[in-house]
Amino acid sequence: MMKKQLIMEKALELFAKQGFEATSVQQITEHCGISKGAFYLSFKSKDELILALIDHFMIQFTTDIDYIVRNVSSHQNLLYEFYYALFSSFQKHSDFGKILIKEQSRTFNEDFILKIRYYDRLMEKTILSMVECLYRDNEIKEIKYDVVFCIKGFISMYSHLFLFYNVPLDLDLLSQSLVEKTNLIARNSTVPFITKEHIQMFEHPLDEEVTKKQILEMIQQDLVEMEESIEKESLLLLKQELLESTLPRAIVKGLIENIRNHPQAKWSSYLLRVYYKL
Amino acid sequence: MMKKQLIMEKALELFAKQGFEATSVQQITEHCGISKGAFYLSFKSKDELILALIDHFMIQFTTDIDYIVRNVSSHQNLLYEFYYALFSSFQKHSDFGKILIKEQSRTFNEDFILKIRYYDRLMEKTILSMVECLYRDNEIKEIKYDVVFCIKGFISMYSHLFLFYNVPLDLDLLSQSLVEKTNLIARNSTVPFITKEHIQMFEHPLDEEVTKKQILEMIQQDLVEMEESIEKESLLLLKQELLESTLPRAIVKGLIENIRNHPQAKWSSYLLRVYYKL
DNA sequence: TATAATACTGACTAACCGGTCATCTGTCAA
DNA sequence: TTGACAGATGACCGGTTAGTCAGTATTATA
Repeated sequence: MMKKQLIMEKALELFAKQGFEATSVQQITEHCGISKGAFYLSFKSKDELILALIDHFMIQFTTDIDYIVRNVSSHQNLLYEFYYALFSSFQKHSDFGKILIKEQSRTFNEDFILKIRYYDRLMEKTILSMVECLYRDNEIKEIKYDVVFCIKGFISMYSHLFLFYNVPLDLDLLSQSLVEKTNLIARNSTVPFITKEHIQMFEHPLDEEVTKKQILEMIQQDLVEMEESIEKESLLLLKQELLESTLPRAIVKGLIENIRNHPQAKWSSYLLRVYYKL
Repeated sequence: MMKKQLIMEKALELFAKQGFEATSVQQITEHCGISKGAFYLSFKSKDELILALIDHFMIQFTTDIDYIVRNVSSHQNLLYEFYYALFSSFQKHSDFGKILIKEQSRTFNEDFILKIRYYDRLMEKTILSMVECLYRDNEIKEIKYDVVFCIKGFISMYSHLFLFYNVPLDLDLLSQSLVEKTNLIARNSTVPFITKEHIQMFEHPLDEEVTKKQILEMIQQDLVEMEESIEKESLLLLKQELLESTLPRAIVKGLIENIRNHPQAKWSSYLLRVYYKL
């Protein structure tokens, strides 16, 4: 069992330096001073190793931050402690942080990307609940999702800074600075961009097959709410097209384009575009 | 020459879908309907292809945004137009955007990471000059670098959003929303974090000055590839001007303007504008 | 039409990959 | 001293990779 830990530590160093794919099992075992066979006594495959690494560190991150958010002494300090804890964690496990940023969005390994998405969503939820607890309901209602996004943007930008340039950073000042920025945006923004609709879209896994039935239901729902208009007519035609395919692709594309920005039909438009792969 | 473009287009699609390393030359050539040998007639190696892709698109990005910032009608609209142009560009070249985010920070290929850093710095400079032009000196002096970082954070976060979820986005609203957020931070922040010293640290490894020699080389290269046209004539005159300065500034500016949107000469145009500080 | 130049092909090479497995080694209890 | 056995080894396997090159097809030139 000691071996397992040794391998994880050494592999982490190499992955942070070279990336996951670019690091071979051979390299890892050499770096550990063990044989190739010994590696496969601890892990069934290379993929299992990376998944174990993600779990090990992300559980640490997520639970640490979640604990801070839930058990903070006063709302006064909550935001500050959140930023401070997060960046401390990043600094402590900077190798893992690097991997996380580097391999953010590999598409070819399903389990891998799913796991990262899963933890990302967890973190988003934690941030959201923090935001909801920090600000008064009526002042934050419309823009809370934007605030969450901005917080994530700050984190990503400033993490980059000390993950990739080995500069000594004053975490206290950094956290203070970000607390001020976050408060400014949360308390004074009036133009929301990210809506609940958007969030719903992200939560529907991207690769999940969109079925014809789902779309038809959604369209039916929209049609009821819509007033007579070009958009409604377009949507009706698209419904027809779903039931019995007759129109050329160009026309389908045009019809979808017609309803692209219609408030009610936005989601239908999105589903249709995924369905027709346009 | 046509082959080169075909390969670049098709490779871009595959890279965006699977990532750079996960895409083999074989796959690219099959996707193009050409043989493997033909690939190596256009590019010396797979690495050369990816470097060419980066140059091609980053030049487009950088010059487009730089033009907006320099030639906007009023300060009132500058920030809005900046965001709008940037996201439009991202949307138009979403495949390339995906690659850029995915392979952000591969460390094992030196040239690759250097190139991306170089363009990143260029963009940072453009943003900085925009920030300096937007806000009054005394109100922005201390926190301008933080503002630049926040702008970059916003861009990275919200780009992510529409690069990886095929959601219909209202770029107008998005830009408005980000303009407000940027203004809030720029006008009200009091706790700076990033100092000039930080920036110097990051800049250290990069060579800054655009030398006359560099530009001449670039122009020479462009001239070979260009067909007889007003643009080529303009470029020839500009080359002459570089060797022995005789023309008035107004004419130089006009000549540069002539080649601003020429596909081959775009980069030369940009370098010349920096060189002549126009 | 004949010849030269150029564009293109795809079988081939050498290297490397993740993963396997017959073999070996060191440490026990008997 | 023996034998059993978990732990470790590294040569080896099938597969894939980037890159090459001898030879073929196409085009331009005379």
